Amino acid sequence: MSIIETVEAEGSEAVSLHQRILSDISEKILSGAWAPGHRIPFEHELTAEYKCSRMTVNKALSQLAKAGLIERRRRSGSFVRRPQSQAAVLEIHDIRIEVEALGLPYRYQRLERLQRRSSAEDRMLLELATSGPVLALEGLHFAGRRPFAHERRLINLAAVAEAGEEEFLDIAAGPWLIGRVPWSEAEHRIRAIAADDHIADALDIEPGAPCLVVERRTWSAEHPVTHVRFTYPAESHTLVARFRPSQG
Amino acid sequence: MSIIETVEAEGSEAVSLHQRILSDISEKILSGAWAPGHRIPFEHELTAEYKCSRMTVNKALSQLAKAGLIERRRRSGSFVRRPQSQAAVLEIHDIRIEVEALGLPYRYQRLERLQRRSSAEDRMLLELATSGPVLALEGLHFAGRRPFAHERRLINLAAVAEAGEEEFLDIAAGPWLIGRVPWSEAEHRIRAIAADDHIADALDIEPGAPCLVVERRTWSAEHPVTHVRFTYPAESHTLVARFRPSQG
DNA sequence: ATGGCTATTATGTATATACATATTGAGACG
DNA sequence: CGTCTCAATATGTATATACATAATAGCCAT
Repeated sequence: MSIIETVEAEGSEAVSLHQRILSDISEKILSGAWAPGHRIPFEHELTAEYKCSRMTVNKALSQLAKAGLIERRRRSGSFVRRPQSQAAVLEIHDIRIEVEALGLPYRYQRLERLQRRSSAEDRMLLELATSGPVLALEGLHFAGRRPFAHERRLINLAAVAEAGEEEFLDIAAGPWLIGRVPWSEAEHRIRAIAADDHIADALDIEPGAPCLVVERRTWSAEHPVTHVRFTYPAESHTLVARFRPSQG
Repeated sequence: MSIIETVEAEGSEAVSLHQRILSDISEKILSGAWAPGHRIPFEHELTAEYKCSRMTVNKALSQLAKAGLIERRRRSGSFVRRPQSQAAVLEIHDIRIEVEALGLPYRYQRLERLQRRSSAEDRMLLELATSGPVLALEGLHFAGRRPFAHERRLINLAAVAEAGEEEFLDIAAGPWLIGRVPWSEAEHRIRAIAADDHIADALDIEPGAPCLVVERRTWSAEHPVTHVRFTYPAESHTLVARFRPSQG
């Protein structure tokens, strides 16, 4: 009897063998058919099963290993890993996109613009070692007539000198920076706060009302570029993060 | 002359060629040396530069393409992509781990446990099509003597029948579920709320105080498994998400 | 028994090769 | 002048092969 009959599963539209091996195995793991700790077949066994070379199998398994689904041990084989910590991919979009996705007209309005030597607080926010020129901005993002988010931003002018010439009157610094400065790393901090008087006034909500705060620090090739703090009124905003075990 | 001189660059600790190509190119892109739109050298050029086979170069470039740093076009070459939307990886740990990382003793305490047929609300939360048995749990996570987080959970007993036999008196359902049920997909929603009387009472904070809410829905092989809502007092909790352009 | 040596085994990395496929550019032709 | 065809080109996928490396199992000598 033939071990495999290359069954052309209905609906299979010319996926590569490599993809097929990958999804077959992911499926077995995620469905629970192969529990954590289970030893998955050796490369040479899969080679026989899929009638392909070891390189092809190896590529698929290496990918699964990098994705964290399996763990490979020399001489012993490959094993299904137990889920570690929940890792979710959080997409943080441009606020304009978010607002327009709601079908509302978007507008940005600058509240303040200040160029100065970095204060101690600035340096802490930017994780800057030495003092230097920074640009401090404050502005509001509107969805229709209502304030959608408040933005408070610091830009390290040592890293982005051209920003010093920009007014940022009705364009937000975010989109301006993207495309101009390649960013290599970013850190987000997400938390809840009670609106202080200043924020409450800007967002037209009650002082003390809960707000979602997203802070982002961005580096480009080791240099701090910008620190920004978005404050959203609680009702207006939910962040959605999805986890789907990576595979191909 | 020798075709290859295996130059052991100082500080290079036996990384594979593949890794070296990968990090070289990432570095060029992330430092801005190669701006978005820039055409990176053809495979055969890199082959010459690194004195290696096309397969090795190809593997590295394919990986960069999957990571989203470059875009590959047949006949035209490979190009640096412009940054799309900010995607951050959010790690959501077990609460016990978080608490213990703070150096505080951890404790879980059940507040309520109720087994019932799913209500309309339950079905909405679980995204369940048909009615069936569910387990509703409510509990508190303590850091030392202070409440650290409030948990409200629904478990779909059709998917995890054994959960019906568990009391969950002093162990949280999260760790119990992990390891028992392989989960293939999860969705997180993060937002800020004002504490209602019930939450305020449980967490020992003022009604109306801002809280961070993390909701998670989990599926295993298409079947809804559980929906959980964690509520953290604002002071106690900040989510940190990091983006680092994936590479090897 | 205990320690150390060796052969075996599975994975890790790289090569040369082959053919498929999408896209483009140039030249032929109406 | 448009468009049609064909060859050239860069990437996509797969193969067979080779040698390196890490871990283990078994054996042997002390």
